[in-house]
Amino acid sequence: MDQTLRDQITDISKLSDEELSLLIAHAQNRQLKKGEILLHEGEVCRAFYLVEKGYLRTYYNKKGVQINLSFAFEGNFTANLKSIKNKQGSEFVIEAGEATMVWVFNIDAISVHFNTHPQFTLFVRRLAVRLLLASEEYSNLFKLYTPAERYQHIEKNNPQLLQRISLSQMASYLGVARETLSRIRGKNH
Amino acid sequence: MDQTLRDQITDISKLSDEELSLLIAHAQNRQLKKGEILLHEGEVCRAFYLVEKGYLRTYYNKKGVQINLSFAFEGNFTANLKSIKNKQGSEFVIEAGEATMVWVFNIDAISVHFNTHPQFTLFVRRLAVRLLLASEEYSNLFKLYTPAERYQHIEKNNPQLLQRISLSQMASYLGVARETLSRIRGKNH
DNA sequence: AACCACCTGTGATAAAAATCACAATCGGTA
DNA sequence: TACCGATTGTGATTTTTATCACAGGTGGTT
Repeated sequence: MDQTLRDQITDISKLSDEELSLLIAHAQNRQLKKGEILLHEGEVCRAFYLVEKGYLRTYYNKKGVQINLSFAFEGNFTANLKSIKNKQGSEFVIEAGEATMVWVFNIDAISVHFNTHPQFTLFVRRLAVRLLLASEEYSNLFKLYTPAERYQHIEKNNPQLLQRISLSQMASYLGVARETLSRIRGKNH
Repeated sequence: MDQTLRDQITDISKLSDEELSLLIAHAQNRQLKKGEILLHEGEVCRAFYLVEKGYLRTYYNKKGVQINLSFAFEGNFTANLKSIKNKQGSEFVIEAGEATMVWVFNIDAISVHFNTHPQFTLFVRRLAVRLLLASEEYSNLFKLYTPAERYQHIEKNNPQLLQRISLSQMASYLGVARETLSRIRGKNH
């Protein structure tokens, strides 16, 4: 039943069966409706999230306009690491893009076991490095490529993203106007 | 003599005196002339670098045009973490922006001690998280701000950068043409 | 001082993208 | 089927930025 959950955790870092069970015992299950917010702006993030069904969208609210920063689909983790690490209010919002089921791993609950289970420390740090490397990869798109090249990069390296989210959401993610992305897409026929 | 070196390391993660000495024993000192390359394109990065004097510039070579990605000044670490982690050739070049003195911490040399000195593992991971969070912070400039806002953000949060590097280097770092940055700067009088 | 390499400012023009406006399409539903 | 809301395509226009060209300026070196 929660075998996939176990697989997704051990994909980050190997844990003993006992440690796995202990970690999972701390995971809380949450059901979110489309548009429901998991982490509010200004709220300190105290957990990382694993998506079981649906997807989570992270965005920045710039004067009422939402700028998409990341998407996490089935089997992927997400969090606001800056907020967690610095214990500061989140600049970003994490919300459900569809009806979504997530596992919530509360950091405080887990950190209680850091001394007795050093593998937990490793797991959390590996997860952080993985999330941050992915974030760096994505953000280099903006430094190194033009809007059209960014779209082609997604087409090539992350095509499932195009199936799951609307053109408008993708335009915000790629940092271009919806109309511009529509024209880019038209050119590539 | 190397008290500042010790301080810069313990700023990342606390180590015992013995561990500090062991770590420092693995650090190699390198002198670089202006323009000398520390990490070549295609080379696998196997170390992290601590700048003692001068500065290191990381850039991406796009069809002969250098696009600046980061600068590390006195007391700061840098590396190509993606290359280290995935053991893949670096897409980026790290070179000295001035006559520069660096401490080179070879990962393989240090990892030998990971089992006997778990604090080394922690140190490396903390360093990685710090570098990646800084990288994320910087890259959000591109998603969230216009060129003029980016420049003002640097003026406010990192003014020493403007003292140390030329307008041309800064323009490449901010992702705008040199002329555009000159005009932005003119407007802010 | 004379020279040179490099950097910066600025005008003119071209290219790219944003914005505005509106028509067309698609799904779900009464 | 007819309606409604959300999404997408597309033309016209404006705004922003890049590109090109060139004129100072600066600092180091001989």
